[in-house]
Amino acid sequence: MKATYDLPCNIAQTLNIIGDRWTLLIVHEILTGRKTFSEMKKGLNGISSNLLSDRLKYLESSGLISASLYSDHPPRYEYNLTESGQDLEDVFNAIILWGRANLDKCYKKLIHEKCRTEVNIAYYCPHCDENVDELSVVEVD
Amino acid sequence: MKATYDLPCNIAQTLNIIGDRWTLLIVHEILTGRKTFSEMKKGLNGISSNLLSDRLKYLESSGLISASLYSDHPPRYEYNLTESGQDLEDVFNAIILWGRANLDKCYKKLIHEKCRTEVNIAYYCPHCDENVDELSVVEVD
DNA sequence: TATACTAAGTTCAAAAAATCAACCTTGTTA
DNA sequence: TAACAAGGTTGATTTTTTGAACTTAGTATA
Repeated sequence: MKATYDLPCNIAQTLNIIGDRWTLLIVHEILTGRKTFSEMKKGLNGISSNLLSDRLKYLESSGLISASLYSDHPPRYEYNLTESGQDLEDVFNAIILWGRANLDKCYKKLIHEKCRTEVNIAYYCPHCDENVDELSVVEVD
Repeated sequence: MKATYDLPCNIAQTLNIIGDRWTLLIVHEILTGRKTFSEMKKGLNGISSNLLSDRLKYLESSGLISASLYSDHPPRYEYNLTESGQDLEDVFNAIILWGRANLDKCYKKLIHEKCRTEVNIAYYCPHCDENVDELSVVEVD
């Protein structure tokens, strides 16, 4: 049986879905447009076929990606993100920004397309209609 | 030797530091104030002592946490986040928000302290002095 | 004084997960 | 007809993680 975290915490529960080795990188491949098995295998230097195959099945069963047949015979699938898969984009961006500030060797940065300036993460409060700083993590319900 | 991702990508390189099982949750424990070995062991239901011990050493060697002796005899350490450890807060918040929107069982939400409203992640462009939507991830240098 | 208990680990065997290499099936191209 | 590619599967090996017992140093309790 798959080892999962048994903790009442969003982070632990989320990592139960995307925390296994390679999983987040696979989602990221799809996000960046590499959607077939062999494109992903090429993009993810070092992953083995069986693991990629297992992870794709698990991600599909978890509802983060969907597989659609683009050729019947032989069967060929294209993998796409569902809405919850796409929602991971903020997580990816947060990691890219962390890497930009903290990695020795940094490869990517996140810019505003129009003016080419690097952006920061902010927290927008819809009620106050502004970015805010004083945040709390609180229990839901 | 520790298995690492060999990919020219911030996300892969960041996961080489925080992507191992339990690692991110350990950092999160410290962020939420559980700073000693036994507090963390209690907070992280199911972790074994040796793994917690290994991970703390690795996080210290990676510069995300620092250990300070708060009792000489017997030696007792308190673990604290360094600046790069604290920088992970945006990653945690992004995951908490993803969980809020996508987990079946969600435990936590992120609110603006003053008005108690849930916040969203935004991207602030310092040049344009506003939140922006059209973002690109581009190579650095 | 002996006994139990806590913090903060270490050690080692067993179980689980990931890697590696080979193989398979269906179809296409030279 | 032979070679090649996509998209996997199978099984052995290696690496990681778990689990349980043990250690060391000090505190509190009877």
